[in-house]
Amino acid sequence: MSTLGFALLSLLTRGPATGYQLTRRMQNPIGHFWTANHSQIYPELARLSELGHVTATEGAGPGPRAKKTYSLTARGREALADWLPKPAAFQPRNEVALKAYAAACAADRSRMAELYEQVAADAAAALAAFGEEESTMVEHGWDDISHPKFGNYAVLQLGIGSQRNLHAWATWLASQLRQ
Amino acid sequence: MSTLGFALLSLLTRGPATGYQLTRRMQNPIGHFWTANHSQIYPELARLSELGHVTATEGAGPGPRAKKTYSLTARGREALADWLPKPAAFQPRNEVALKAYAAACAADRSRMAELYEQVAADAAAALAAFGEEESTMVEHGWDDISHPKFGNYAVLQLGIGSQRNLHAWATWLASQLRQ
DNA sequence: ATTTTCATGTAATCTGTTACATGATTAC
DNA sequence: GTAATCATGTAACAGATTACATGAAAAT
Repeated sequence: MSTLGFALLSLLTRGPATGYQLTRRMQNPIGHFWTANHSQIYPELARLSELGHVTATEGAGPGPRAKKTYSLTARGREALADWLPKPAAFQPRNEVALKAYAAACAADRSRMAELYEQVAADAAAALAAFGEEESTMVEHGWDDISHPKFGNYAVLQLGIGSQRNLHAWATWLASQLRQ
Repeated sequence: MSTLGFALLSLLTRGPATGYQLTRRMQNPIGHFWTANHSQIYPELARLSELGHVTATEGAGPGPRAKKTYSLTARGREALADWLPKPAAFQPRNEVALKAYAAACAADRSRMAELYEQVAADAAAALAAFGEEESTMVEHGWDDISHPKFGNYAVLQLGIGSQRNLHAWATWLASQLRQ
């Protein structure tokens, strides 16, 4: 079982969905911390189905193929419960940080400053969007641990913190590069 | 050219090195944001060499094969300078965040709390180590933008911010899960 | 009329991890 | 003597991206 498999099981705790819907559902809010394309999701759902972690109910689709709605099975829930408390692997891939390593010895420092000013601007935009999402979530009571969508709120909180940190750092780095 | 190729060019701005040394050099500080094994690094160095971005000087090695010391060429420096200011791709892979999405609906919340308490403890340990590294860097003047190792300092700063954010978030999440 | 959304799949390619394979020197 | 460090490679596998392929319904 790959991490993607568990990601899909996690998404299915929010209710049954088609592969297409899971592709959308993954974008917000966990898309800030995990992504997958439909080309990766469809074969993985087939594997989960073979393992008995999900079941599919077929119906008429809009295109040439049948539409399959997947649901979590008891076995799937068990597999997820087993995986969740295990220590998580950390696989860092952050190009923005990587570029900072060589930024100061770059030929054109002012262009590097522009890059980090853009990073800061993007972070500010993300924070504005997150702030609105947060308000909506609080209104709906998702900030309560007993609400089934508390996880969405928790992930958003990490996103807010990460973007705030990124904003401060990129602003600092850009100002250093402007000197 | 893959991101790894540019990562290796970035590492070589600190001076010539063997594949083995690059494997070590990558661990600190950029290992917090980008990693690669030697099995990935050796073939990539061969590719960079074919492209003329690096040159290798061979010498007697400790094992059965010759030891190759790689240096950045003018073309390599150009390729790096070209890549650096371009907007960076963001490929998120964060299992800790992913697990939070399903944490609240997990069967055993107190085990999930333990997971995030451990995350917080690890972050605290990382922060302690980073603090010492930061002091050493400041003593050596790496916090000055004109120092060739300013990039190491900049990456460490992002690391400190990230761990601080992770610590605060994991502590909060654990306390929520304990309720 | 054209684009977007819904909906599912496969193929080719690229990237990354784990395991296999060798062997000298240095530290404990 | 045993383990760690230095040093370089390949092979097999797993994971992820991009491109190819089809087609209805709804929105612009």
